[in-house]
Amino acid sequence: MIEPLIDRLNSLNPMSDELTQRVRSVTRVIEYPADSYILEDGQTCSRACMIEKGLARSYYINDGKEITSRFMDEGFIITSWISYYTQKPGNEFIQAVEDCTLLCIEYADIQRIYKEFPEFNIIGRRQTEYAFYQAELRTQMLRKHTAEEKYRFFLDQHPSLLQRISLKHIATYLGMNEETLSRVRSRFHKKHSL
Amino acid sequence: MIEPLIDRLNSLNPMSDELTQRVRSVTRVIEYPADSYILEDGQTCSRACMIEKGLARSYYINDGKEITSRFMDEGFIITSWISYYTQKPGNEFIQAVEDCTLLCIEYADIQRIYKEFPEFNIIGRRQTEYAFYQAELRTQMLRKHTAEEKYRFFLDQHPSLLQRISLKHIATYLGMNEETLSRVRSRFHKKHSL
DNA sequence: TGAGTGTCTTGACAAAAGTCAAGTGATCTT
DNA sequence: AAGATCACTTGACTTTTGTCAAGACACTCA
Repeated sequence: MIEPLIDRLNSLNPMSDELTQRVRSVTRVIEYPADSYILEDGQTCSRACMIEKGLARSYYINDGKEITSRFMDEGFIITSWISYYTQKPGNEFIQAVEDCTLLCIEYADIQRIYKEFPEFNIIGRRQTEYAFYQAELRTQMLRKHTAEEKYRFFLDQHPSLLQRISLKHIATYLGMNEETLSRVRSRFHKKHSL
Repeated sequence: MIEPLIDRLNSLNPMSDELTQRVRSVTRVIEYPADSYILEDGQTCSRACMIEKGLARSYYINDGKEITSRFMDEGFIITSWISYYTQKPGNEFIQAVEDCTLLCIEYADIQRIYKEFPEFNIIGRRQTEYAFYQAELRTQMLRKHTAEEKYRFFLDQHPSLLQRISLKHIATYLGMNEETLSRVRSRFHKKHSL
């Protein structure tokens, strides 16, 4: 069951049997039903979890409105990055959009493994680099000027997510309101069906 | 002269004398006059450089228009992240805004040191985490809804940069045009001088 | 089954930002 | 010193997006 996580870590840098065993020993499988919270506002993000199955989103509240910061599906590492790295309470919620099965390791365990197995830092570094890379792609979307460009960028990046997420959540992710997204989408699909 | 870089790396994780010596041996001081290019579109970012003195900005071209992705001043690490991590040609320009003195290490040297000194990966990981954290702050700015909110966020984050960067570049960074920024700023300062 | 709820759409209008154009003042150039 | 250029501002107008309101449709659940 926790093989997907082991495979993922191995792909970042091959692990010795000893290290693999150590990682296995601290990994726990946790299930979250749809709509439940994996992390809440004000909590410190004390673990890193890989999504084995399901879909989640992170968001925060600004002026009373939800702003979705990202969507995470199978294979992604769920963490509220700022809170995780600083180990201070964050302002992000992470909510299961569908039923989720997560493979989780506690922050304290990860730190211990960094010390016991210095080469595990290679994996930590590469994972951070990858997460950063993903974040930069999301940021490029936000820098698009028009609502249609943002929508197209999202389509390109996450074609499969469109069916799994409500329009409302996609809209707060793209930085526009629901009505605008609805209009953009209908215009867009008219254009492309001609 | 290269002490600021050594100090910075030590602050991320203390380095042994041997490691410090190794880092010194591969660090080069490079100067760039104002307006010159530190990296150009289509090149692969093959080094990481810390700004010892000066100010630079990175930008890319979208639909013929410059979009400034970030400003970097003293103490910052200059790299075109995506190109650096993937070691593939990127689409970013990095330009000196003022005369710059950089402390540079080649990508290949960094990789060698990662292998020779596994604990150097701790520094690499933490630096990446920090750069990621900075990037998330920039992204929060882009998620602000109105031009005024973006401007205020920029003021809070980089109060000292306002005097050093032209309005035009700040505008492309904030995702609005020059005229809008000019108006926002004049409205804002009228409000706050009453 | 029928009231309630959530999701998405559409319309009319308001607000915000973009575009185009012109103008000022400062600096640079030859 | 005249001309050119650059950085910034301001005005008039257009386009885009947001807001408010209403309606269609599917789904839940008591």
